[in-house]
Amino acid sequence: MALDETSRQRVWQIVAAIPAGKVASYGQVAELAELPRQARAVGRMMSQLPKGTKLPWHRVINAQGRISFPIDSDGYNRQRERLEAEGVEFTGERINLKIYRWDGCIS
DNA sequence: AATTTGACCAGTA
DNA sequence: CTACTGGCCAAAT
Repeated sequence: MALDETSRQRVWQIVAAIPAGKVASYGQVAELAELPRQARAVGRMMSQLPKGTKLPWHRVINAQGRISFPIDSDGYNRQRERLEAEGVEFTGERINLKIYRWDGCIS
């Protein structure tokens, strides 16, 4: 069974709830959306988002604290710029998850 | 139709 | 730090 409509809506809702200046991993989003071990499905959804989406897709990164695009690629630069504009700092290629990881609490 | 790829991840060595 | 394993599964080859 793959992702039904309600599952996708939950994913979108989770991503939309990530506050500016914080990040969440694909796996974390999947888990919060009650889709354990479906990290890839979340990544797939991000890749399929419409161009002008209002979803803060840039706040979703991989579990290593890195952007899941090849360094210096178009997508990498776009995502990194948005994150830094929100105050997320990089140490080299990495984000310190101890500081910037979203705790996952929904207000 | 079969195989590989991909905005992934955690465990182990 | 790298390398490999198994989980995951739709989409692209």
